[in-house]
Amino acid sequence: MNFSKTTSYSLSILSYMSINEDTNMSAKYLHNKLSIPYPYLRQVLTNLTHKRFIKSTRGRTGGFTFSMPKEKISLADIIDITDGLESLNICILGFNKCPFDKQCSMHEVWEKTRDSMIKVLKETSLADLTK
Amino acid sequence: MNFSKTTSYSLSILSYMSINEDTNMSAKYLHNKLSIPYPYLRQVLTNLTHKRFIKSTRGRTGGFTFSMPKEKISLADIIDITDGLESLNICILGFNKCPFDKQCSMHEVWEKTRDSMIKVLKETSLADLTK
DNA sequence: ATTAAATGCTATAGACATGTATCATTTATG
DNA sequence: CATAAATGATACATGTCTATAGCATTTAAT
Repeated sequence: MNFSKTTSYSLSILSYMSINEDTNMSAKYLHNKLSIPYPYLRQVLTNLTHKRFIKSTRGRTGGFTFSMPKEKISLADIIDITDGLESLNICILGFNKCPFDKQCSMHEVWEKTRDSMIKVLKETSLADLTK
Repeated sequence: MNFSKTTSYSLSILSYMSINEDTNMSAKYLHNKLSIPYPYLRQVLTNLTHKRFIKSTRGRTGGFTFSMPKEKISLADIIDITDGLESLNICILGFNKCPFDKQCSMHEVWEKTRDSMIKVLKETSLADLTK
């Protein structure tokens, strides 16, 4: 009943990096700071690089920096490249189709909850998160 | 970003059974009605029996019936024996501990959302679900 | 009695997310 | 130039949820 580890790690990484936006951070450094398993962290960083949120520099003093302003990255953007936002567009009770003729009583409640959550996720940027 | 299949199946089964509360239903019958994989359905029924929501009768005309009034079974009760309600008592972003000194901006939003969801889940009984 | 149809129980398989390991390539430093 | 330290890429291992399979036991119907 939450997002995946990959999403969580991605959020942690980008959140942490956004605190010192222009600082080049290596995987090793982030590993020490965030306690994310090193090889997994590497994978996530690779993914975030491919998805153009950050850019990498190789070699001895290599690492990662943002490739776009943190104000322009919303939580929804990040979730979208990991779990996918559509992971919210489903029945909270996990029904493919509502097993009742009429929608069940959770339907409306969850629909509202979900809409408001998505709204917040879209409106909240990495910059907001650390304010 | 939803509850597990086991929870979903449990809810489907009990919801469907609650429509005809006093009817004995076999696993085969429920399988045909709900399109849940038969062996998995069997497992879930066994679990629901162990947890005393329903009781089983064996033999040729065996099956399952409620062992308590459907008004007394809340959605929260069901989730509690599958995923566990505590699966909601976590940070939506998946952080074990908030990586920020102060709680992040999602913290309060999710806390409120979660509380209201739990409230609904606790207040909604199987009887309500099919009204 | 015998058979059919149901649950009780439990072991095994599959799929997917999570986590690990390894080698190649790049670049700064001495 | 040699080395150290970083990323690139990819294969492999583990764990957990989901799904399947099989046999034993119980009971109704013939």
